[in-house]
Amino acid sequence: MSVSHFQPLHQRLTDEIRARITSGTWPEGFQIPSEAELCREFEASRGTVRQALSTLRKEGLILGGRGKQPVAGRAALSQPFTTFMSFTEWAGSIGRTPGQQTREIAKRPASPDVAAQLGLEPGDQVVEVLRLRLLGDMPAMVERTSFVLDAGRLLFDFDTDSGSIFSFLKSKGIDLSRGKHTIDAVAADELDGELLGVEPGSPLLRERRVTSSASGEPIEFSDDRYVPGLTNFTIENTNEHRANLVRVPTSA
Amino acid sequence: MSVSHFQPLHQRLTDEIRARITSGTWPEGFQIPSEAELCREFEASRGTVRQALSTLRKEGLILGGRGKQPVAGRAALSQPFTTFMSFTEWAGSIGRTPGQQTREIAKRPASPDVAAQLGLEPGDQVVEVLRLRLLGDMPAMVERTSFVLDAGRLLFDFDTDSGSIFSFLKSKGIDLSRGKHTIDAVAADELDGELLGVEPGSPLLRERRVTSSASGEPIEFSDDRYVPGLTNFTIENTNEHRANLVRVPTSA
DNA sequence: CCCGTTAACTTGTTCAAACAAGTGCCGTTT
DNA sequence: AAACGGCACTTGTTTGAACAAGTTAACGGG
Repeated sequence: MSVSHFQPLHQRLTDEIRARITSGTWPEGFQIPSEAELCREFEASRGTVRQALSTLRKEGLILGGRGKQPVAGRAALSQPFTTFMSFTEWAGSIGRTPGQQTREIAKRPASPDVAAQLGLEPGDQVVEVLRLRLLGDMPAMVERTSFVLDAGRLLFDFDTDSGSIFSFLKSKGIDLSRGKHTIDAVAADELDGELLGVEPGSPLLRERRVTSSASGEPIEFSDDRYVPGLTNFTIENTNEHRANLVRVPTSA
Repeated sequence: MSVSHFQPLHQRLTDEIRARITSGTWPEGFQIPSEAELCREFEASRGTVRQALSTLRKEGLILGGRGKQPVAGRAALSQPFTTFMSFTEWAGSIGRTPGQQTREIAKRPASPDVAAQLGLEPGDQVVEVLRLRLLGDMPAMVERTSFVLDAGRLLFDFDTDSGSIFSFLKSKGIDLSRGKHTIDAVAADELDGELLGVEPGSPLLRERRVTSSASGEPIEFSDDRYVPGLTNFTIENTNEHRANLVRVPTSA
């Protein structure tokens, strides 16, 4: 274990133990050394070791209980914030070449739906972008995105065919910190059909996303429609670690 | 704060502070009392208070940092394990009357797909149930569920029109502890169309679920197809608290 | 051989002290 | 008026002690 002077010891222990579990050095079900042994190995006090173990217990990586030595668990599936929020970054992470074709970028009055999602009045000006997103040469998703004016106006100086709007806005200091995602299914409309090469009426997996600043001001609303055969969303839950995904009733 | 002798103090503090935040007594953005003040109020040592605060920080309910008093955050959306896993319980939780009409319950050889999901050989016997699920009188979902034989055979002594299979199996001691959920969109087939009252080919929101024991043995595989206008799935993520939902590429 | 008891070991809880790093406010100086 | 410095307060880290609750293995007796 290399010596680092920039991280507190409890964090370094957490990282090291997590690495041993996720790398398979301590595979799921493996009996982990006792606290006393970890204190000796890492030359740390028991309080510090327990702090690291507590963090890892909350992640599900450590199982066990009073009187029994800890056992390695399994990490929950997850993706980094930016990987989940940015199609470009996600495509890169799966070894695919992301592509985009901008069909339109416009400043216009917000529709009632868009206004509601962005906390604006209907008719307030927004910037809207319509893009086809590709994996390699394959059409994967149609993206209709609306931005509040302060952020959206920056896009007129950006080549929206060059890559990630998310990354560009972050690089311009726009605070994109929180996302709320709603997943459902819709029928492809004429435009979807044309862009994705599917029959109008056929099923698309839709993700609607509101991206906000850390303090909760909405900045972006996007309606992304995926070709279902290319993509799905996966989550795990357990008795001990509930999923943060909720099934939400909507009006019929 | 009532005195309870059955919970450790740090847990009681965690629960009390969480309740104050989620109830709105300490609304989002509210400056929470300092650790010293909390120690005085709860008559606890600083270590105990910090343990509670650490748990709540990991839940996103407490924000702030060194030198600054803590500030109330927001709880991530979540549902209890059983509410998410059981349509019956979920319907109840939203104040709707759950209903079910069993169309078939059969013991039969597993198809290759079902076998793969349940860790069986194709042709191994499974018990399969086909049900229409309703909210009130409204068709909401078609559920095709396959069980390994040990669990599934119990269902021949259960009235599958009376309610939750999940609850029944748990009451019989079947260990249903872990779920893995995959969400995508499919076109309604003839049977879906007939049961749900939609056109074949129209979009349905599909959730496929593998339910396993705590040690990971698959017990149930279900293919649930929701009428999209009635239901969606919602999740939130932030820079600090990533979503456990992952966007997964599938073969074209 | 089986069962009960005990001891050694384990994790879980609570408290306290000491030090470090950071914030914010107030007073003084420019 | 603005900037700087100092101080009181804040949170973050680490150590250690003491006690409680639980597990497991070994030993002795029936």
